[in-house]
Amino acid sequence: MIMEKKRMDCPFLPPGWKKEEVIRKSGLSAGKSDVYYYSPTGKKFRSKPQLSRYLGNSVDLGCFDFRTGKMVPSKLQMKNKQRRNENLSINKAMLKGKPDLNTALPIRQTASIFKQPVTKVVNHPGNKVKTDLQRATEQPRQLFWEKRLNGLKASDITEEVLRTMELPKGLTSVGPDTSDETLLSAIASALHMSSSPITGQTSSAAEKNPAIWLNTSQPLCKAFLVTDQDIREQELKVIQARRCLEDALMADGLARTAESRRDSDHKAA
DNA sequence: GTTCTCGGCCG
DNA sequence: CGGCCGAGAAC
Repeated sequence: MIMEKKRMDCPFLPPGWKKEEVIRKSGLSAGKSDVYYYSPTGKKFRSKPQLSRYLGNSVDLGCFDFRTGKMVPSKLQMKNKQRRNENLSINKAMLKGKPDLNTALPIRQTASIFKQPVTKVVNHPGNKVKTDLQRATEQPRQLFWEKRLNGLKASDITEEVLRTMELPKGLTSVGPDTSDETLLSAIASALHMSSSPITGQTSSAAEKNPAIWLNTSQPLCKAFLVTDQDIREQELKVIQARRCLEDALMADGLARTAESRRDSDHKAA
């Protein structure tokens, strides 16, 4: 009964975080309760904004309910999700209550509010993700499995869909689904999962009857040529992206130091 | 000084 | 209403 006053582990938070609910005992607001969180270091948090400030911009607390400590997809966000996922095989699986186990891509499956960036580490000793041929090539896969990727999009922490990438001219898909979107997903996932070069379907027979002649270790894409020009353009894109990231990190760092200075001033006063 | 607790503002 | 935070009370 008096459990409420105890610091509880919170399943939706990283290990070490505690949640506490304190019932007000007296006054006009008697019976009302206040919720606090404690970081692993013991710092107390008494509101969502405070928590958000501490955790930084990398964390989306948008759908986190501070009072209950649970993830509550708000109705607005539900609508966006629903709309975006219309007609998706992934959705059918979700309706049956089964998780989508059909992709081995680095897609976060957990529902923690403390989402961390998904970083796939492949160069540690004993790594099997990229080097294990059993997994990389011999594992049976459904023909045209790439169509399952349809509709998957990169989104930022507010669930806004990021600008989709554009495919270079000269890339053409092979198989039943000829949309650029699926082609992009197929190539991206091939680059992620295969340790061998991605050439596309080199056999012209595959174009005529992919169901029979498809090279399953290659994406559903016609053979293509990568020119020096393509490579230079890509290098430029990478450099620009890195500059953007550098600027963003710098700005974030400055904002944080300013923030913490303001905090300590506040305390000192 | 720090921590606890309730009031009260504001959306 | 309820989240959030100020500020007095308590330690």
